[in-house]
Amino acid sequence: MARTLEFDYPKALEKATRLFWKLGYAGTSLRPLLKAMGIGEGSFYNKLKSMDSAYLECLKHYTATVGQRRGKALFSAPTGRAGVRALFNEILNCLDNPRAPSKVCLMAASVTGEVLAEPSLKKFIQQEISKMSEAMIARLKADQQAGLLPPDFDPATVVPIIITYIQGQWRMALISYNRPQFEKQIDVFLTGLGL
Amino acid sequence: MARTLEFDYPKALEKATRLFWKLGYAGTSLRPLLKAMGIGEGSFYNKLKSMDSAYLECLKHYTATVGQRRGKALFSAPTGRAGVRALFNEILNCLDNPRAPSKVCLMAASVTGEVLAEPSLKKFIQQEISKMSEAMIARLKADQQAGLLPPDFDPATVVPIIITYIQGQWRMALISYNRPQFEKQIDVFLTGLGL
DNA sequence: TTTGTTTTGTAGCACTCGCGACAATATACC
DNA sequence: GGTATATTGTCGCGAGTGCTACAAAACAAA
Repeated sequence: MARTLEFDYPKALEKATRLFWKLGYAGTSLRPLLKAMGIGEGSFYNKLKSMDSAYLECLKHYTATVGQRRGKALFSAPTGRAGVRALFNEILNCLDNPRAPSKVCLMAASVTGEVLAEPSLKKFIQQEISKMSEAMIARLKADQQAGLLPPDFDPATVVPIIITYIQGQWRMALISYNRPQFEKQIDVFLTGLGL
Repeated sequence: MARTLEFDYPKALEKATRLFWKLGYAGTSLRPLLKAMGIGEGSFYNKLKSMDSAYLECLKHYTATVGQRRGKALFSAPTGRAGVRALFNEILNCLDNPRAPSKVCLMAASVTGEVLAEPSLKKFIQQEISKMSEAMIARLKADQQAGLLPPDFDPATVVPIIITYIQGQWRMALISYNRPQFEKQIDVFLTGLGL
């Protein structure tokens, strides 16, 4: 049919993701992005139609890797209770990882007016948060059915609180981060919620 | 000595603040900012040395108005418990205010890699959060001394949790906001913490 | 009125922005 | 090998970026 792709697309996408992660949506401009990906304008606009769609692809790549790992932490634990705590532990590991392009989760960093102004990006982010939320609710409801959580425990209310707290955590870590302090606060927070 | 200022500086700063609030730190460029303030480059660089320092002045103006109002809510309530809940109510009022340039608090919106990269801005934001934090801790400790809170209640741990949750709330509101839901979650959250 | 100081508008600098046009190039199918 | 199709690098567009130089203008003190 035609000519084959000359560059390694997955590797280039990985590079792009890390640059977006480091510099942010508005802070990343085309030229440095191309340099990081190791390609030219021609190749870029051929495969990825625009900067916005490139960012979307990077978000997808991110959730398929980092996000998936967090989901595993939530589900591989013996109980939902333990799963939630494992999820927080996974987040703290990210915050401690010196090789990460930025302290903030790329998805959490995307919860901004600028990013959410783009409909396609907003839709994806909403979907991802819903997915995460529903997974957690399901896990906790199962615990409740098994008698591991009291009948008056309301996963549909508690889970959004947890998600909200996590969003705040990513931001607070930018200002000052200290693992033991965070661990203490997480413990008090979750215990207060009955987890 | 010399020529007097021709434009209304406080009014221009207010206009600038509202534009930064609406478009964000990185999203606000010089030309539209000048237009909003109703002045030219000459006047701008005469009074405000740079974009960064202009943003800092706007942050100061913001905390001196909106921030002050939230502090009042915290302190004018009969107890610290009630003060915290009044503070959350003030936040919800902001989220409901259709005249606000943006849903997100300008200070919360500034907790970003780009903004925090500027040392002067980072310092100011850290100071403001510390101020807020310490005020809340003092208020709750007073409650505790008065026997309104149990002896094992630890304000120094609980307050950062609240601040973290508030940060998350501003972000979550960007994705989807519904006051009754938020109120329910705040209640469960605070009750869990013993407030 | 003169003098010295500060504010103001204008013009433009050197640079970057995202994006598209286009020809050269390389590949798969016939 | 020929041909159709897709990929690639180069060049540059038009608009915008923050910022500064500079002269004209306005004011306070002498």
